[in-house]
Amino acid sequence: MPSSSSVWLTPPATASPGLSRAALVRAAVTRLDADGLDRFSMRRVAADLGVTVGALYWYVATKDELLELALDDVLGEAEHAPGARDWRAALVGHASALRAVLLRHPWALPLLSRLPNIGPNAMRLADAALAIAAGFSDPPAVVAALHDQVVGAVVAQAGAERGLAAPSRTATDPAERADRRFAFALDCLLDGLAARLPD
Amino acid sequence: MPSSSSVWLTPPATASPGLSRAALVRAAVTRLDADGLDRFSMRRVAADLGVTVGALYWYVATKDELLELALDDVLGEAEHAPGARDWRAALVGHASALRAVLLRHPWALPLLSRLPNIGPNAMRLADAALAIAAGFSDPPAVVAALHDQVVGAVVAQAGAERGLAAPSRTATDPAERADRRFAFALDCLLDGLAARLPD
DNA sequence: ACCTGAACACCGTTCAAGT
DNA sequence: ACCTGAACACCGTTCAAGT
Repeated sequence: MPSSSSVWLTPPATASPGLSRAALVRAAVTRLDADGLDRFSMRRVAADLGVTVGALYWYVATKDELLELALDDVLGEAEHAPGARDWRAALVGHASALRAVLLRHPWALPLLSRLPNIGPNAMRLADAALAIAAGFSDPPAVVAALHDQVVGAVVAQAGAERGLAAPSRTATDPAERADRRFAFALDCLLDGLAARLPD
Repeated sequence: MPSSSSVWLTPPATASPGLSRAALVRAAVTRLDADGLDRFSMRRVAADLGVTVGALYWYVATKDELLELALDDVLGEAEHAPGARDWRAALVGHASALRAVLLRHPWALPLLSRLPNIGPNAMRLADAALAIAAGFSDPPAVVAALHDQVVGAVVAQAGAERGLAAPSRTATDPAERADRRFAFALDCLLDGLAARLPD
């Protein structure tokens, strides 16, 4: 407890009326952002909430379920593209938003290949992308191609950051190089897609 | 012990002269293939080798180090493209070989974003791809774009297999659909790359 | 309805001690 | 040089019991 003058000036240490599923997910995301996936534990997030481990299992059946909720939660941060521009600019905006979220929450990346990822925010993102790609003959395939490019690029960037930059003889910032490469790959892919537009 | 008639008819329970780093890595890959990354533990692989957990730490400093070795080990399964064909066919062959390895060892996927992946086999694969892309103005960017497409596609396929197939109203086999989508995305990307070839 | 306390069956890692 | 045995500090999950 810090040395404040009044109780009313400091919020209670734990969420007032008790716990809630939303508060649990929020606390999990905070811990994951701070410590990463490897150090994340039910006991730690319980301690953050001023509560016993067992209490968490009232709101969540398993650790994986909590991780699934956390994953979908951060996916909600990707704002939908305004949609007023042409399909190509809209797809770039969509891909960039998703990439930004995954770069901001690196722990979400390994979860994508281990957990379902069919939460409401994931669904809304997919639907928004499908609407943009509606002009193509196979919109899901277009969205998948775009999505895969984003995920692959972020995986590579996250992995490269561990490898002590490998043999990087170039003096450029790794993040900047990753940005350039992502833009390049996206441009190539979109060119190929554009050539397949009907009409 | 099964009821065999003679010692000479059954190989010794543990690798004859003791352990070795290569044998440890081989046992780890076998366990990972059988149980997946979540259930993999040092104690389990030690039991498989007929040895105490502590013994493993003579050959490996940490669990992550063993996983790194296992990752590079399976990357060695991707045979190099023969190289006689044109660059486009060679790149497709390279991407397909990498995809096959990752589909065969799904546990390797989450490791790509959490571990360095700068082992000898990873290096050889990268060099082979760079040689194929030598005609482009920025070969590393071309290889990265291709690599990202592969990784992203496999992540999506692995994740989709957990999601109980999601709302798949199509009657097609998921694996077959994944193959088609991968071929489509790869084709689009390669078209875009071809348009950027110098000369 | 919600939370505690304590237990169960595991973990990764270390390290004296043996051979 | 290589391995055992035992310990340490953790895990996820369950569940009686309390309120």
